[in-house]
Amino acid sequence: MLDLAILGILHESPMHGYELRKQLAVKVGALRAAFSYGSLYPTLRKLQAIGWISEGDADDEAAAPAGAEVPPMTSRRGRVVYKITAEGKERFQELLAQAGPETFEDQGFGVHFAFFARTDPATRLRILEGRRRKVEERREGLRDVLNRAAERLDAYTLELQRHGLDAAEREVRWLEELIASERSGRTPGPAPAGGTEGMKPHSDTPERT
Amino acid sequence: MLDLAILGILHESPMHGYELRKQLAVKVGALRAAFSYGSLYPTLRKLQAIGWISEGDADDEAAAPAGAEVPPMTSRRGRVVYKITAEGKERFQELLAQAGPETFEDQGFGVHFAFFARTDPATRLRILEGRRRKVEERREGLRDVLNRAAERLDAYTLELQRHGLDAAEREVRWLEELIASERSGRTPGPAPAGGTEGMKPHSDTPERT
DNA sequence: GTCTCGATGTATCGGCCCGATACATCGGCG
DNA sequence: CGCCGATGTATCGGGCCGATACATCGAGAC
Repeated sequence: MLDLAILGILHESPMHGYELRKQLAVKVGALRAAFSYGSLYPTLRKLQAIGWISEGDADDEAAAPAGAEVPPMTSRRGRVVYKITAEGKERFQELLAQAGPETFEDQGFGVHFAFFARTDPATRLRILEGRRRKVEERREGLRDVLNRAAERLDAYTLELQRHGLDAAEREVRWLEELIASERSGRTPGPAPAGGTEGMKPHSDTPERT
Repeated sequence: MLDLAILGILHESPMHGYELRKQLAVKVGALRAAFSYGSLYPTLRKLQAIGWISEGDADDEAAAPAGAEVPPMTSRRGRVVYKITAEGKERFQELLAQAGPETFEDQGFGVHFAFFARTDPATRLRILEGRRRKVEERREGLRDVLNRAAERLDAYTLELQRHGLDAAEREVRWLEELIASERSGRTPGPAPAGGTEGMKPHSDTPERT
């Protein structure tokens, strides 16, 4: 999962770890907590080892004229800038397209959804429907508890079930809207107030070199 | 976290692992997925090793007259029934009362809340307010992104932020209601339709031996 | 009668990810 | 000039998950 997220962020522009984590936080922060450094740095090494990302050659390095580098200080451990490789871009597309069971879990869904702008429409639909199924099952489970075992639970536990059920119902409705949107070829968003132009989605940004 | 959950479930009645997991699923299943066996069994061993729970002496064992045991079969690995010890009960109360930072995280909050019926009112209030603070911070973060960086995000990411923001706002409102309930000494539940009597919470069930 | 199948039941292993911690640099402010 | 908070890289222990293996049991198929 973190692999996918890192590739997705680096796909937009090269970056060092610290900045990467901040971008990650705004990208996927809505559905899961930001990944910690304890996962981030090891994963960066792993991705580098298998050649999906590479070190250096960021544009601020390139901008500096040779010979006039920043002062090395005493054993400077300098920022390490990572960029995605050509192979990394291929793998990213593959990972985006394949939707395993973990894709429908909270975490996995959040990450996949965050990169929907780069996902092909058929896959988007598959993921949304898989997620919906998952949440529906959860919802049914909660309904069963509330209907069949309510008398054996204390008031606080019941209240928790109710809140969970409400959240599940809302998410299903949200997913329904998104699915309807997808099917009609629209871009998601609030119903356009007056204009009919479909809020340009950052124009996809395929390359920015 | 799992320690607390196990102690809480076993506090109600002795049980073997399989049943324990199912109870766990209905108790805390509203806010987090059920704990897997990969965590459950090692944790049961750990708790047994430190003496907070013990093996055997379930009531169905006690009910069988000596000498007439169930046929041992070929090397039967039989169900192992766990029960909470006196020390375990003490530790359970301690764990319930102390509210560290992880208590306000999704997982921790869910587990603590599930046992609110056994938690003293002051602690309940502390936990609810801590959780509210946490969710408020999350909500503010999402609002900032939507206000300040919206133009740099694609439509799908924006939609994700909106959904997350909505969920956060709802949870804060939910918590507000619970806090108000606590302060007025009421038990949680839906606003009483016509009557004012406050839906008895299963009468607290302090002991059931 | 027996055979298969799904539910019950216990258990481990590899791996992902988190929280805490350590350490170093940098800019600004008193 | 010194302190402090933000930036920045990195590791370590531990919690939890998903997959897997294995064994028993009741019930329905044939």
